[in-house]
Amino acid sequence: MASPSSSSLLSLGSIAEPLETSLLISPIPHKPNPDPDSERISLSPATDDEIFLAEYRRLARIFATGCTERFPIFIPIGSSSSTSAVAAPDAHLASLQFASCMVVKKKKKKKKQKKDRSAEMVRISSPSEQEQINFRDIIRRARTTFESLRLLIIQDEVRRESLGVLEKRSRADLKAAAFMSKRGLWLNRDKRIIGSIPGICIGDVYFFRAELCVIGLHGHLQAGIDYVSAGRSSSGEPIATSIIVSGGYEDDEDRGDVLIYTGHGGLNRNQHKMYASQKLEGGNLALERSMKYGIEIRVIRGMKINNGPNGMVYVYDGLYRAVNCWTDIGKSGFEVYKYKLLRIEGQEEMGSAMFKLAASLKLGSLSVRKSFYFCNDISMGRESFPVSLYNDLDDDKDPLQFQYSHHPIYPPAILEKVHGDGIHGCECETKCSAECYCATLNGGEFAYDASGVLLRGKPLIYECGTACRCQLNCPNRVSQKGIRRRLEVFRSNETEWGVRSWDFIQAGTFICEFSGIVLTKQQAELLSVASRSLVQPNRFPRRWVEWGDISDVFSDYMPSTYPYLPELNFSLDVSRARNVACYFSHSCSPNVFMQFVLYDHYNLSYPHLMVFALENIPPLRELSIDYGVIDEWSSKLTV
DNA sequence: GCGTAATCAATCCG
DNA sequence: CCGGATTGATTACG
Repeated sequence: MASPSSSSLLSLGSIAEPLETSLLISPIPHKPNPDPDSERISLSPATDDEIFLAEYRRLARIFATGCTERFPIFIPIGSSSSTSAVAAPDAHLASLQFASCMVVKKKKKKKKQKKDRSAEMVRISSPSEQEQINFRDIIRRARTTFESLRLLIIQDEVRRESLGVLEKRSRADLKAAAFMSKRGLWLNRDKRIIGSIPGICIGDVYFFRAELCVIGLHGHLQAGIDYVSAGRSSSGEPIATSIIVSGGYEDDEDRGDVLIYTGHGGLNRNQHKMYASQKLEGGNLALERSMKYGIEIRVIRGMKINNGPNGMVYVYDGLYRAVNCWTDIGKSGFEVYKYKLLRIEGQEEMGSAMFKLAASLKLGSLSVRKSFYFCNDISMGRESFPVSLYNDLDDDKDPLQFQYSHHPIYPPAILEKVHGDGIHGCECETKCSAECYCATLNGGEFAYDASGVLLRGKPLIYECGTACRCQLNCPNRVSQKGIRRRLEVFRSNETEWGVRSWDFIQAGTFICEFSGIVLTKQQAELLSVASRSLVQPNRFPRRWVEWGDISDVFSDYMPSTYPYLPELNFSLDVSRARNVACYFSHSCSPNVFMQFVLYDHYNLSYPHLMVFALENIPPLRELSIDYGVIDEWSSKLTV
């Protein structure tokens, strides 16, 4: 957020004019305002805007204060002088701080701070591009807070479990959501938004129902139909706003654009069976009313996947309208309510469809698309997963014209430095953990969780490496193992070339390394390499601060030290040797970020340039990174 | 306003 | 890897 935050904040004032929240439709008057004027199509825009923008500004303030002076503590480790190593803290310290922190806050926040959900309905008229980016940054911040909090809660419980002081794990997803709720960090609660929610794109992916609640996409932890309750809507009619389609009821028929959705009720939760007939009440009535008024309904599909924290993802598939409603005798013999929903035309391709498309790509069953694959693996087997080349626009095969190098090419002298000043590897015979020497190098906490997800971004990450005794399966060896997702370079009208994946990429996972020929500043000048062909590590904004940041919830939660990183003066020449990474597009609202890593040498001035996912990235969505500059890369500039 | 039923979860255990 | 059981939190509603 480093760079966009400043610009987005500056432009905040200007947002007031174009942003319109208008009252939905006349048959649903505005409850707290029961005067006859409420039959008007739109409320006084100023009041509406004010309330809405107040919430927006409140979040933006958190956003701004959150990213300024929070990372001042760089304790140099083994830099120039004789100060031998890291100020090795007690490895428990960080997590203990976290634990105590949680207890303290819990006690303090006895009284509930949370407000009830509003019953006032609004539509957000299409925001400008810049506003979309601002909204997306807010959504992303809530999502990373949620996910980071969840990962930390799990880490903390794993630790306490290993100490034998924890008998049962809690629901980290619910806990994370509760922490955020207490701080008033749930989004879009002051108004009930009808239709699409600013900052949320079709195809966005979530892991937990609690996450959907946090961002305001769907407000129930279990219920499939979210609606404005009858009691709070002035017309006395409930209005449905969003539904989850995940196969909970056996009578659903999901054909994508056309959806037959079953109402709720009569289902035994534990068995997968109906025990009673459904009635026209609650969400069922709400869906019927939404149909009557032609109100659009957000559809989120739950899909089973084989990676990720649980076996399920929730994909936002866009807006639908109910066109028919009837009762039917369901498979179990009980009466059920059924709703026919049609997807509204002119929206982007459904996220769930992209999952299916990507799955068939992996099976190699798409003959139409096949002819556009110029190459199945531009790395020629050098990467651990093939990188294909796709072009359905022209004949350009530029990525095949270069030497593919999956690792940066270092001058030998750099690699020789396998020991830093006072830094050496760990001696772990079995599994490295939070008590390990390498964890202390990372500021007293382990860098990754058990599945290799980065827990918190840092100036520099020390993975176990050549100087360590542990084996290659050590959980602190992640990015050094190379690509683990199926990537493709593709031709794009907007960005010349781009990179996307056939796989779903969970936020915090490693994607790939930037390779090229490592040059010092002087060497680059001497060789007069075009600046466009130079990847400059020191220009990447410090977006790693965003990943693992829970300062919104625990402002005092900090690791005891941060690894020291000197100013980086080298660059990567990608004009002769390169890999997939140099085809990433630039974005100031990116979905991947740069994280520097050391593992094979301890030359702090030449870390590896590792790319991690900043969001959950659905298959075939373009990956974008913030290069921090727009001059040389302006032609690659997307949003 | 409070208690309670309802809810297309998530996790653990056998 | 399932199915069952258990735990769980928010909301709507009486």
